[in-house]
Amino acid sequence: MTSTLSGDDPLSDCNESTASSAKQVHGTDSSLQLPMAMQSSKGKSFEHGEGSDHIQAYAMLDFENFTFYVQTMQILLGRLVEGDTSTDSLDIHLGQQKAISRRHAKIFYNFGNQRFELSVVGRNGAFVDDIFVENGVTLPLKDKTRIQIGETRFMFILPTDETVTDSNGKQIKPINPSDAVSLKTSFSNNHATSSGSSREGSSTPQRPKVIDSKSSTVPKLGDDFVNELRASAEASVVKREEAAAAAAAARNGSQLSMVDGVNALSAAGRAQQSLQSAKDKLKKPLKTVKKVYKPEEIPEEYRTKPNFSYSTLIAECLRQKGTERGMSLSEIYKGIQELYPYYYYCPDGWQSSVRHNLSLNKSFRKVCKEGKGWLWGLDEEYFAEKERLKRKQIELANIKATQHLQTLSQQFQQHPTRPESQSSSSPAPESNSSESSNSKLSGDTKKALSYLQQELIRLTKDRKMYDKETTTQILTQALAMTIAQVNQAAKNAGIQGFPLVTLIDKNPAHITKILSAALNAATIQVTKKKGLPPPSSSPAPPVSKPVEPAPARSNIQQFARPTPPVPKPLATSGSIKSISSAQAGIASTTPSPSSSSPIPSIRKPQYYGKPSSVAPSSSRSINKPVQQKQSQYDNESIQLQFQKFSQPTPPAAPVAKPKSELEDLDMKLMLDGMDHDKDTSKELDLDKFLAQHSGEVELDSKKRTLDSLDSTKDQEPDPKSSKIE
DNA sequence: ATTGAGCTAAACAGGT
DNA sequence: AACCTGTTTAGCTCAA
Repeated sequence: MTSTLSGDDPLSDCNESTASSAKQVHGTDSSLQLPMAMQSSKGKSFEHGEGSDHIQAYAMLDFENFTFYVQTMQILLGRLVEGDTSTDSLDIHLGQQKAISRRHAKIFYNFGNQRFELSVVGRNGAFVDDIFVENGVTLPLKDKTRIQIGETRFMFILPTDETVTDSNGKQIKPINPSDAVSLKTSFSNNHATSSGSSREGSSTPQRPKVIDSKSSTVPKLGDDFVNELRASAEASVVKREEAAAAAAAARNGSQLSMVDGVNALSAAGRAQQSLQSAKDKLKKPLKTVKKVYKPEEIPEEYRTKPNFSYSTLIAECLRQKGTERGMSLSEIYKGIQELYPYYYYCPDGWQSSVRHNLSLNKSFRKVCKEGKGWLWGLDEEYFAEKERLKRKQIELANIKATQHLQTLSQQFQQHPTRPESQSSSSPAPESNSSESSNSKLSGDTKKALSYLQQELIRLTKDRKMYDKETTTQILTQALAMTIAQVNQAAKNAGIQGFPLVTLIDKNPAHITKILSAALNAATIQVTKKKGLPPPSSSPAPPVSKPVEPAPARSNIQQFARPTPPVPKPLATSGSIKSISSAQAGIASTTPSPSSSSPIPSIRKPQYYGKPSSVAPSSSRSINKPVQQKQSQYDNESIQLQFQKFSQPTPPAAPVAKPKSELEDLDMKLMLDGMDHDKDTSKELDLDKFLAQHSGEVELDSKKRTLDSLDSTKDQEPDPKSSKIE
């Protein structure tokens, strides 16, 4: 353990080894002398680039008489037994002592923990820093960890400097295992130089580090490879290593025979194949490889893709970060990442969309040329016009939805007791009795329903937008629930007539509360049913202040204005490293798919086009709200809802029936929804109100409605709120 | 079924 | 040569 990387060693000419083949290292054995093959093969396969004079290594094992450069993600240590093919894959032959198992220990890089680990598999265990470790134990390796297996002692060393000079004066390049891709690539790349892959070398492997997309540029092997590597580092790396080494071996032709015989790289055919495969891979264009974040590495609030179109993102960026002179493309990238940290953590690809958008969208104009690119600016007028049109479209859709709802409601009101067996799709049958009663009802009912619908639209206005179908469902259900609730309460109180009309007349504020609660419940129900993300933790605006923006909006706004972004994201290409280590882990295993999973997982951080990718493979429109086609909430079901909720209740129905006794799940849910709104549940004493029948109108609900409509009608002045699409 | 918007990916050219 | 930037095209999904 006396020799160090730069120490003098009489065997300096042959004191280098790599993971390419098993090396005998035991200092006390007669096998101490390193085989010629090893000397000859020294660095052959691992000097990258013609004329390169240094070796790349992740870490080093400092044996007493030589240094072993760890250049693969996994090395196997044990006792080499002649004729035992299971020991062929040994990287380091620790000696002939029987105390050493044929496969005794494994040193590997754990991508999950971002550290090297030692796994003891030998029966007799090992000593790590003089502490006995029994077999089956895996433990982390730190810099200068002392390991003893049998009589063989060595030290695990992590490189600390950009380059280390060994005893030969050779430069040894430390490599971060997270850059394994680059290393693997260089193995199989005839033309690759070490500079590309070791640019990141200043970080030690155990220091969690974010790979700067700029500085970590490496030749691309394809996402599948990256992911494979990260998903199962050991297995795949070993495989690739083999292929790469085989390629190198094949390349070296005559030198093949010089490779240590214990190495498993002998099959010429396999080597040829690997070479071909390596060559094939080289044909792919070079591409930046960015660190892949696992969901748990991403702050929760940045896991979901902001619900803005790219044009909105860019426009917002230009507004907030832009100057008179405009913004360069890279500044726009950076700005978006700062404003919407999701884009700091998500895989690359969005930049392409940004460029595409800048080019195509007429809202963005080139201000002036700078360097090789343009400075981009925002044509506010054009953009505002586009936004206005979009909003109009959405409003139109909502209006249509409510009109649809109105139609259904009217249908129901005309035929409230239609048997279930009758299909709603068929024309509404003529009512066979009490036509006068129906027509009498319809006047008041129409007004009541119309009022309810208006209120619903008002309450919905500030909420998260869903597609037309979902909105219709929510509104329908909320309406049904409201009617049911009022009817139920009225029945419980023994009130005759049409309580809805009475209530609206006497206390519209209460109606608003009920509607709001019902809207909460319905939203939860429908979104849950459809597998859509819930609007937010508290979907409804406070009923007492109906004009306030809905929480859903503030939820969205967190993306518009992270205050401040928790990790100061990407100030410069190099500043990524400023991310706390807790957040800057390296992606190793395949993150769980999240595109279809509920919030707060990453919605759809895609790995473009590669099915085996780390990220969920789901499709497109990731900037849109999650909207899915689900079962139709058709006329029939709507009418059934109305029927269900409006069925005359038995006269003897218990007054103030406890919620828990309610059998109707929907109603339960609605009441639960009410409970979500503490104000509502506290203040809502409908039964009492109806029983007293004399509640005074405290608030002019209609006036409030108008006020709120005025104040929310066109919120153009506030760019943030106008963003919600 | 059609259409348009938006997203994603890729090819390509030109510049640094 | 490698990378960045900008343009264009194509294919896809989704909603209207």
